[in-house]
Amino acid sequence: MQQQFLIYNTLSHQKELFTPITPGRVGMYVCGPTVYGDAHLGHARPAITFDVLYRYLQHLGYKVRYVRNITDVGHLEHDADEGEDKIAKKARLEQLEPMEVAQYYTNRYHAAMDRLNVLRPSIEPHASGHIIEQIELVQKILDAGLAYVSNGSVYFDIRKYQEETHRYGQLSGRVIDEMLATTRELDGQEEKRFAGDFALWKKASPEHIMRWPSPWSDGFPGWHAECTAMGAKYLGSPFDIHGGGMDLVFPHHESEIAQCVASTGHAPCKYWMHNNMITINGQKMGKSLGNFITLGEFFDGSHKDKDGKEMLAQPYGPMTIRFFILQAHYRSTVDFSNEALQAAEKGYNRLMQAFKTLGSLQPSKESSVDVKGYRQLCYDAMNDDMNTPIVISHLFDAARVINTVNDHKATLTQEDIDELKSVFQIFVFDVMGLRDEASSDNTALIDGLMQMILDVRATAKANKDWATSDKIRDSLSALGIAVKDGKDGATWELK
RNA sequence: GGUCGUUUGGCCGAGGGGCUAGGCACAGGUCUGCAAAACCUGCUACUCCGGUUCAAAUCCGGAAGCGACCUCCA
Repeated sequence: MQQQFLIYNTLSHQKELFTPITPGRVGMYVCGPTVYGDAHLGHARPAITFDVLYRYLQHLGYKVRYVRNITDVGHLEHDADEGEDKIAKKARLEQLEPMEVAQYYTNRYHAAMDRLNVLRPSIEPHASGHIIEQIELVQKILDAGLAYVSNGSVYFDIRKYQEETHRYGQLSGRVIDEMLATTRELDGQEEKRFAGDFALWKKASPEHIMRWPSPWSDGFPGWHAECTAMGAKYLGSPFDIHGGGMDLVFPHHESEIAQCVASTGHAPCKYWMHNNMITINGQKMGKSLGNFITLGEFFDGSHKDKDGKEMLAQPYGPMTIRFFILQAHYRSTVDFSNEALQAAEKGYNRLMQAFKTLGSLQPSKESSVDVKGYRQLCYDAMNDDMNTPIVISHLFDAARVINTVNDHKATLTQEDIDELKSVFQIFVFDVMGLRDEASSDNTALIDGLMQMILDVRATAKANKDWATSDKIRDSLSALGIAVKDGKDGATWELK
């Protein structure tokens, strides 16, 4: 089935029909984590958003190469006076090798993403492993006359670039003249010809641990170089989709465009996609603001904020987090609250339970409800710029039908039951990447045991031995198993 | 201060000129030994002020609140 997939392009400020540069193949690049701390809820947003994009493109039949970088050099600590490399600073504090710190947090990032059922990208390049490519990029920009060397550092010449291309600010809507008026005083500004110029290569100060030789100085690459260099290396130039958080639009992505145009003459990619932020009490959740809750804390419910106040009313499973994020459109902000998470948890369980019920539905000769429309409704929602909240709303509608049939108040043929199974499989599991958190390796054994226990209870109930039947139910409840009596006997589920 | 965006029911959140999204919560009902689940019903909202229109939550203008970004935070 050919789908007309519309995606919102930040560059054009409108939804555009997605057509790959090379038929049948898609190259996508997403800005990955800086590995100097544990992933928090904010990191889950782009990971899940672009995981769904990756899954959906593959579902549509594209062969996708998904590149997501690991930033392990070059980004300066915000509050570090000396402009010390983030990784290096953390390493000194903990007496570890910089690469050891990077590896440690990379491993933990992977573990958290695995739990969220985020697929690993096709290629996950490290900035530190692509210094040569970044030096080559800088050299090309110098050769084009759009950068200059100053005291061992190399800066991008914004004003010259603008004269020649008139393209600076096309992504973010930034106007150079306005930037002048709003520029703050910063260290190192005297090396620049223009305050808006950004570093392509930075000379390392003596105490700076992470450094590499270059034609200009011992130093490290500028903050935007890695994505330009690695994107082009692994996806070609231009490639299809570049994604990341909205907070990266300026200066990071604007600078990437400038670097690419300066070095190749054309834009790096066709579509720019940006996910919105997760807020907490209405404010962006971020490392620098100190108001973040790590994913690990969500999973075990152990967070305390800086005042020692407990922010989490309970632990939230990875699938609850995933469902919570998917229940909002990726370009909207989504506000964290216990109420919202709890609502997501219940909704997620309802959907999972409906799918299980679907597997035990008794088929009829005729269907009394029409379920043929759900598939296309879900496709339509996905095709409209990945509108997962709408997909979910259709799945809830289908869940109601399933439950109604289960209550013998409606009927479905085997064909229609299979159709619903297929729709759930595609959209719930394959595309949105949810999975049944309750299922385990011992499923068969537990099912057997539970069947036996429920049989005993059914016998007790038949004998009106309520003491025994209630004892069984209460004991199971204490173990976290809910017994649900229905017309056709009891079923159970993990609470 | 500048740029951009946003403001939807008790809560979360879609939609985006006429066709009451969905989830959660709450209340009533059906079923049930009781409870839970499920199903049915109710709660029917779009920040404010103008304007356009037969018709505005939806378009236009203005105001206010909130947020992101404004060069070394990704």
